[in-house]
Amino acid sequence: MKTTATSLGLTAVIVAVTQESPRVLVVRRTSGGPAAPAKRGEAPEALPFGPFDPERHRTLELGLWQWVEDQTGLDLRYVEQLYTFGNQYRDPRELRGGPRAVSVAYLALTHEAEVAGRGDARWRPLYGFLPWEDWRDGPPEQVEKAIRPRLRRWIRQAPDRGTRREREERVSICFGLDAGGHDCVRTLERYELLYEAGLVPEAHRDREDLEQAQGTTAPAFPPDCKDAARLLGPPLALDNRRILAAALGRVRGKLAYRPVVFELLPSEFTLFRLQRVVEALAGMRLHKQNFRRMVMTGELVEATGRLDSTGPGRPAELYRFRRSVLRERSAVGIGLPSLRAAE
Amino acid sequence: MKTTATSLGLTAVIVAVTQESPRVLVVRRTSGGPAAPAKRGEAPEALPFGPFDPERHRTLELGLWQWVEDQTGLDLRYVEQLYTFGNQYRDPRELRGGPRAVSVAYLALTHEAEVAGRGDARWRPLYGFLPWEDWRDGPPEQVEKAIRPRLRRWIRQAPDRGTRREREERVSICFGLDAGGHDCVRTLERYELLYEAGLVPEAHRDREDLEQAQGTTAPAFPPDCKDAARLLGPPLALDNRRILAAALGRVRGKLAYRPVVFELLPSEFTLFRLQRVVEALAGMRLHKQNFRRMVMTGELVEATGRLDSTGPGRPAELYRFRRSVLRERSAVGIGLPSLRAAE
DNA sequence: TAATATATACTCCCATAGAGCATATACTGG
DNA sequence: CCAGTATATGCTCTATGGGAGTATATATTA
Repeated sequence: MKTTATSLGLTAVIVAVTQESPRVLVVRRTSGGPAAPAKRGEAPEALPFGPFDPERHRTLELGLWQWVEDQTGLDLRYVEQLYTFGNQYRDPRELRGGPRAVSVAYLALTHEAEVAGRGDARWRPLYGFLPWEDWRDGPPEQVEKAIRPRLRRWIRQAPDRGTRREREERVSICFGLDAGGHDCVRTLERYELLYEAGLVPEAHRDREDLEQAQGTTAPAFPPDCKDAARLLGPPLALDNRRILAAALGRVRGKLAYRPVVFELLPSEFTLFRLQRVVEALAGMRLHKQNFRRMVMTGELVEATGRLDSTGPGRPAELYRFRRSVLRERSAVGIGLPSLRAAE
Repeated sequence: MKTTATSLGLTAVIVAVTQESPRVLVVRRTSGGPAAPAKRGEAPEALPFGPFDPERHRTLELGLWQWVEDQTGLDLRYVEQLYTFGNQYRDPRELRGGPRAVSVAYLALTHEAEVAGRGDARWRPLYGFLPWEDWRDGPPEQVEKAIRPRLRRWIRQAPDRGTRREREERVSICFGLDAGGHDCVRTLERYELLYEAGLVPEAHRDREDLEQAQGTTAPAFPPDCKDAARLLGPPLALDNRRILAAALGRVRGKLAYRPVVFELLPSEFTLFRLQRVVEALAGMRLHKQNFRRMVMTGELVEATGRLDSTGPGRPAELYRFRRSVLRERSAVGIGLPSLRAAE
């Protein structure tokens, strides 16, 4: 139970958008080795992970770049450091004498077309792991049916008045119907709330791991939390779902002031497709005419003259990203509204 | 020259604002030990640093919190993870067989009054280390006199047309006079530009360290770059000035959408003082009436009724921060304009 | 040829931010 | 006591951009 060593790794959240649906690259976790027993059926999927090797990697980012290239054959279009995770027991092997697993997580965007992963890597719909984050068709049913009622009970069950008030605040900010509507960028806050309230299966999993290793017993979550957990998507290994939530929030935030969407699109695209990709990431619908206006007046794109005639309706013009905006203006991006029913 | 191990540490950028001037806590670097020879006069100052100890620290953030408390006696008001730095040779001891020094940097804000540091810790004016970042009295003279001309030459000396164009872009974005004016948030980009162009002393220092250890010779910077370096403030140890630049950018960015300023102020303050603190961090002047309006209509503060009669002129009313805005609205902060001559 | 689905253009309205003017209230030195 | 000055505070004007709606154009499909 005593931990002395630290291991440093790199975790990659690799995102693409295909078919108007954000995808994330996951692997069947093999790094566990003999120390990771396969209990409770199948081993959960995990984000691509690799140890950091100072001998081979001049920088952390290059390290990530290299082993992602090696393992998956993907060429990443955009890479950005996300956060460094080092919580105790984030890897349960620490409970059995393993080292503290610190991991630097990176967010990477890649081309929509490039959906080939070598080995056991495969693309999964991102909202499969965070179903409460997709508001494109209005509030997801999980929010109203499974999440809100249980969070209300979680508030009621607060041990004292202070925490109760605090819980009310957090729930209101994360899943509230207040003024300003839904803030699509607070993905991490929402995930952490669900974790603490036990609405997400890994909350139970982590607690059970801890109890088993330490022989202690923590106050149990209400039984129907476990039912709810089934509605909220399969967990990823370790704290990988937390990392994914952080990554989604980062992308969404970045959309507004950096033209990162274009890293997810082919070099030529229609405005409609651009809008669909933004909506897929933002998890919300945008007003079509205003979207076009903002893209055009912001001079983010330029027309190619060619047309795209696939699909019904009037053919759409093909555009390409104007790289030069980057030096012309400092904060360029796709402003996200606070979410209204659009179209 | 072969590195095999990795060491994980925590670096703290602790910021306060006193007398309308941002301060940062630095220490005389002692952690070098016998392996760090004191060459070139005095050892440079460094940001507070501590190794990460998984035995004592449940999370990285708690670890930082604890040893900052231990070493300096400061109680931090706000702590946020900044970035994890792990570039090769960021600690020159790696050149002599030391481990790769990876450090998780944190940004911390604390109370303006609390300027006592135990041991060898002391407060320094932040803009002493980043003098080109203070635009409160218009463009700093270093920019016009020392930086711009040398950057222009750096552009001319580009080896080929492509890098030349790229350098032009970067200089224009960082120190340009273009539309939109000066973007106060791009502090890290500016620092990295100055580093690459050799305008900052540590660029020479690092290159010399590398040459000495490896016996190689890199193409030299032009001689007057070293002169310029003297104008651009004293370096900090290692890559600490880069970390400081990143931290300043983060604070400035955060100002706009989170009410972090209040962590730097006493519980009661005048609106004028609030404005001065924001200006100090943003490094630019704000329009007074509009600032008051935005603070008032945003309901960020509430009047206490009391007056502050120190100083000349009509006494100002004292206000306090309305904590409840945090749950009422999602993105609250002080909007920063793109910099115009104000007042 | 009608129905339909998409693309594109244009208008209206309002909230907000930037900039400036004017007034109120204190302290200072004569 | 009064002029001068420095601050606080209130108000106006205007440009801009975002949100929402309406209307028209051009293709495919039945």
